[in-house]
Amino acid sequence: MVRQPYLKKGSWSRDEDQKLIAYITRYGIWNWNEMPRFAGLQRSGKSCRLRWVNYLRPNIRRGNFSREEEETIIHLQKTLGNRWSAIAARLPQRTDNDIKNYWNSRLKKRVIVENNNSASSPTETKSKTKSSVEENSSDADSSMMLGIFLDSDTRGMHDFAEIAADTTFFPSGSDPSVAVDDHYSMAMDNYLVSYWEILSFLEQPQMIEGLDCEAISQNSQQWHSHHQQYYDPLHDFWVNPLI
DNA sequence: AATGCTTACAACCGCCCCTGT
DNA sequence: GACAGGGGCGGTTGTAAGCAT
Repeated sequence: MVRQPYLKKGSWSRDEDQKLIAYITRYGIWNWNEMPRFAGLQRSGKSCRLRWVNYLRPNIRRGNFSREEEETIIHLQKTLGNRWSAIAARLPQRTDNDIKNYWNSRLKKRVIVENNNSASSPTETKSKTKSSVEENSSDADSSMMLGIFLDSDTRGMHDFAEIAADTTFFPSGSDPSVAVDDHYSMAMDNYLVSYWEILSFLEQPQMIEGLDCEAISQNSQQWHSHHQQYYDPLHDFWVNPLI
């Protein structure tokens, strides 16, 4: 096995996000450890998986935890403990990492304060923490950016492809104030990724010795047949030369 | 305005579990 | 049953942004 000469760490750039999205949108997820190479990313498989699962995948909600969600988290944490994935399973569109962070940064303190107050003065449960809904209004921007995901689970990859082409979807390392005028150039960036991806396709698994190319191909085809209805016609540009 | 402190959250690390051989 | 590899999970860290002094 050839060791990666260099694996990047730290924050993901918009370009990396686009590459990962473009790759997964096109080929699906078949092996996190191998994918980064084919996707043109100098990242570990784990890093890619984390980025995708916690941030890039469609239909995730971030920020703006509702009061109901807060109560659910508190209740589930009480009953299940720090089993964030189990808790996340009961909160649609929320990631375990997001819930964990929210718990550690806000809810844990709130619960402690509430417990203390209920032991002494039950009337001051709010303490210094503002209503979380009110407090979270500062997250409005990010929730607006991601709110496009909120409507339903059924929108799937079709919208996702559009969102992937929407520069406002890249809060990490991007400028939230990116002007609408920039969308054209950003869209062109996406085309560049597409072009790059086609080049990259030539390096796909069938070229690699020792990999089960047929299985990968089948996997990819299954994924495609499952998701095909979601593709934006825009991406017809990516016609798979193997099909 | 400069500095230090706090908060929020993205990302990494290490461990564990599951699956295939 | 033993082993290896991949993926998932929870704890922790790094750091940017916001706030207070």
